[in-house]
Amino acid sequence: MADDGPLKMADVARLAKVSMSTVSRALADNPLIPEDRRREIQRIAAEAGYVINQSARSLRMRKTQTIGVVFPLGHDVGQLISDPFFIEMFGRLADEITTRGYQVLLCRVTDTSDGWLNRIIQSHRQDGLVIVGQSDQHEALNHAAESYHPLVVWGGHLSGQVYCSVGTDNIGGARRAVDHLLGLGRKRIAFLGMLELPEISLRFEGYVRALRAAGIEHDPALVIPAHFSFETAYEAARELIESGTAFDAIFATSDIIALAAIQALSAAGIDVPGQVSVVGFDDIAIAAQSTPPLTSVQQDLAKGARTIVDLLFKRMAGEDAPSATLLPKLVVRKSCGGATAS
Amino acid sequence: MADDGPLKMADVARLAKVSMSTVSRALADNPLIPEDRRREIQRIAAEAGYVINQSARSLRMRKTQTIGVVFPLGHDVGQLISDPFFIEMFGRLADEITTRGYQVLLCRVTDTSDGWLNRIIQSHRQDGLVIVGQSDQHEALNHAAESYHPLVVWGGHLSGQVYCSVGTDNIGGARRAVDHLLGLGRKRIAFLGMLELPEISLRFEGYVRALRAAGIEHDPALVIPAHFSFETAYEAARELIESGTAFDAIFATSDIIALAAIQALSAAGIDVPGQVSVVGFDDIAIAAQSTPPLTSVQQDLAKGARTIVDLLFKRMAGEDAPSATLLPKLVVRKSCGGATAS
DNA sequence: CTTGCTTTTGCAATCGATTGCGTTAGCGTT
DNA sequence: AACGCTAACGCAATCGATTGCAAAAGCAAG
Repeated sequence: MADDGPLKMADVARLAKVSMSTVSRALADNPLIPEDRRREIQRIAAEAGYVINQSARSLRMRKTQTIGVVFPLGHDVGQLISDPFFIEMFGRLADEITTRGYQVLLCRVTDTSDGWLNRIIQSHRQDGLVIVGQSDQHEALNHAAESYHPLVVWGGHLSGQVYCSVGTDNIGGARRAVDHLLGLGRKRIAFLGMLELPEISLRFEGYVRALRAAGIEHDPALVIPAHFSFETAYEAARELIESGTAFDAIFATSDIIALAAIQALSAAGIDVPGQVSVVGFDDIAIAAQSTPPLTSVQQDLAKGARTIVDLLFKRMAGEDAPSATLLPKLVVRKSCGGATAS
Repeated sequence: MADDGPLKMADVARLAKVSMSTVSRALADNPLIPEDRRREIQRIAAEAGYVINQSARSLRMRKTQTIGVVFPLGHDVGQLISDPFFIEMFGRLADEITTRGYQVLLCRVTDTSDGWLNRIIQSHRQDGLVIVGQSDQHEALNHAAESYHPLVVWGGHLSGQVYCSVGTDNIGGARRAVDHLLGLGRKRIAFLGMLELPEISLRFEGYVRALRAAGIEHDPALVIPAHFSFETAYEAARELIESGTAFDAIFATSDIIALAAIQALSAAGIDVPGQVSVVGFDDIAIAAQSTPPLTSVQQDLAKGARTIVDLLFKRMAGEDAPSATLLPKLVVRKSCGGATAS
């Protein structure tokens, strides 16, 4: 059984009475070594409990068998755990990556000072990078993508974008949600979200287009800045209610915001969906469980993660992979008063 | 601005007209180099966009500034994302670890064949290891802990345990839950969970003790094996119901199982909490949102994660840190019919 | 027994940093 | 001017693997 004191390849070489070169090749299943000897050496190494030192291997090979997953938190500093959406995305990505035999390195970026992305890239800790959410770092991403290829971003597709991105059709998703509300006869639809974030501003675009198609010009008083955390969203909703501005529906740009809004509404004695319809975005797990169950624009994260990782591996192999857009689906539940599915 | 072509330390040395040794020391803030020169060199390096190659650094220093977080999935193979509890724990751990300036490496172990833990340890990819859940690997953990110190396990504290663990007082938590049910007048309390897992078997112990203290001997027909996934738990609950065995309460060993049971009960037209009281374990986020809101044994994951990482860093520093137990709290909600808090 | 191939094997350079130890520079004393 | 001492700095070895290249071994044919 495994001795203590970490063995090195040289030790295995001694045990097997061959040179290190031979051990290295045997463990790598290099056909230069005849098959029976290869297996013999592998057996000896395994029995001795030998494991290749990855630091040394990475240095020499210039690769790490690791994918970095980055959450830029330029806006909402604080914790990773805050957003169930991110969490689920991370889980899916981890599945896809480990399935391909790579490790997952979590990079939480809190300091988005100049060059943060370059600092990650040049650290050579990973062979490829997935960035979850553009945050407000569109420029930095564009810059990095020029010289660093194995990089895929989850987020909206923006004009003049160099980097490869995968994301939901935000405009279409928002449009579908707002169209649904309009179809229910709602006319004063509030928009809750942070316009500074690219994905959200695309959703705003869809919101405006849907209204315009219905002959309604959007009312700036109904556009409310709301962060992703439950508490701040609750506050934003409360202020909207207390402002006295009339509204009969809310299009929230995330489910957390929608849930907070519902809570604020019922705290104010306003019935959902009786008086106000609410639609969220993401369709996270809780959405179906809340009271009333939340209508939401569903993003297919399993497919999204698979696509991201597929594209990333293509890029790592030197191929040039284009951005991709996923089609969102409106999942209708009780929170907006409608009955059947989309 | 940053040139392309990854610079090496030698390049920076040339730029600064000093030796590599000096650059290395300057970047490490070594007081051997006078402060003004140190800052000068740091400035030059930053302006050139130089970043230390971590592979090389790790090899030489024999440390990686990385903590590995491992999820042994010996039992329920499949995906990481399945269990909200694991997910939340991971988020908390990641927070604690990154706050201390370390990276987080996710190790999903699917192949628990002989020596899996040794393979991770000897790969030298990380400076310390957090294992989330003992799964059925108690022996392997004990064995590894003998020679590898920077290792902390989330899970139950078992007899004859060598490794350092942090976990809830499972016996006490279960006891409190079952006591509560007994206090409500329930007598036929079913137990849902996988006894093969150490933590669960401890909860079973608490269940038995609570019953015994009330003068009840536990009925094996009420002890139902149930996995962690919603589907299998639902199936298990359904079978219990259809078996015709009489019961008036369920103690589920996880919230997912509890939620599945509630759903199975209401599908069978059984009222919760009218006819059957249900208590879960973990108090995950959804617990408060479900209908009816779920009574559950709360584990303080934030504190748990902090404790784990504290102990791990102590052990990494060579100190000997003992195992720790957290006190669980029963959060009473509508699913068991009780009204006020514990 | 050579010669000419192919198959195996090993030497030694390499990846890019860190650091022990020895050397040089700088300064104050006598 | 010589000496002693400390502060700065650089040489070269080192971490533990991989791999190009050349040498050795094996084998068949002449």
